[in-house]
Amino acid sequence: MSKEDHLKQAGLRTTIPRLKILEIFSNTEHKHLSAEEVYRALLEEGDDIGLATVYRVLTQFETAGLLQKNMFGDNKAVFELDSGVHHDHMICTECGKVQEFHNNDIERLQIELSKNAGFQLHYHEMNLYGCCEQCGSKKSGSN
Amino acid sequence: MSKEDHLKQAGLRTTIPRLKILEIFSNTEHKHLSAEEVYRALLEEGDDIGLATVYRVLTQFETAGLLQKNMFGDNKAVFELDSGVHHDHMICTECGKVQEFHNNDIERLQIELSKNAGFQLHYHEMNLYGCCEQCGSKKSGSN
DNA sequence: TTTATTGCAAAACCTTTGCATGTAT
DNA sequence: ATACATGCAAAGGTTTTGCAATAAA
Repeated sequence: MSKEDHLKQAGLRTTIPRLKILEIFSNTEHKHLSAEEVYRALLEEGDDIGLATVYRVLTQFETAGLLQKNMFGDNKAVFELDSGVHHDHMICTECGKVQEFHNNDIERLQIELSKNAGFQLHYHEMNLYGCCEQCGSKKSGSN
Repeated sequence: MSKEDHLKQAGLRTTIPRLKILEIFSNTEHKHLSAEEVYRALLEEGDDIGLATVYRVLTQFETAGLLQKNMFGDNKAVFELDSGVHHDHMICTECGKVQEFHNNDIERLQIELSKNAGFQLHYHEMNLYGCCEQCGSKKSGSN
């Protein structure tokens, strides 16, 4: 589906800011971007789009299911393209890198635990914080 | 250990605000409190303690290991007494109730997955969002 | 032409900080 | 007496909102 179709389907008009923002998420090597980062990426491309618009578009995209919002404890939201496939995150506290992972056994246990607690599970977030492979080897190398 | 001893051990002087805040966490039925909620609880008891002090004390207590800080996606931190025993949370998105849980199989899988990814796991947060037993039965009852 | 979208500035919200005053040791 | 804590008000960072101007349908 084209970016335009994505927007139409979400009931959103095709506008420059929306197309550009969608493009940024499609092209960036960092899949997880904060509003500020999206804003700066737009500026770097010479696009004159207000920060308020970025926030509005990100929220609309999240509502439309185009983006997924995550809080990684740094008090600011980061967004990523919503692939439709659920996954969780490993966040490197040294370099900020985010890796995705998925594990069926954990998911199954979460459902089971919820059921046992009389809890209707709608969704979850699981964030593992630590040191990624690159940062880990850097540190042990320098010791 | 007495509350005073807790403070002394943390290198913190024994002051009214600190004792009162510790007391609130010990006595409340809601274990998970935001700064604002602590502040209001103090006001209700007639204690005239500034919000800035509440924030400072909460941060100091967290650093000292007396309190544990959690972000439940609502963009504001909630604190609970740090029992020293790790647990995760189920959060009711209807009434806000927070239940704690712990599962060794999940913890083990998290460690295993991290190892396989070359990731040095330091800590994690796992939050299950949904509908607690009470709210769930209320809803099905009214349909 | 009608309705949605944008930009800007202002405000909202949670949290932190500077500084003078007050308090524990 | 000294070093630490507090209160207040101001400022910080992220996010939202009011409103007039603009652009998509």
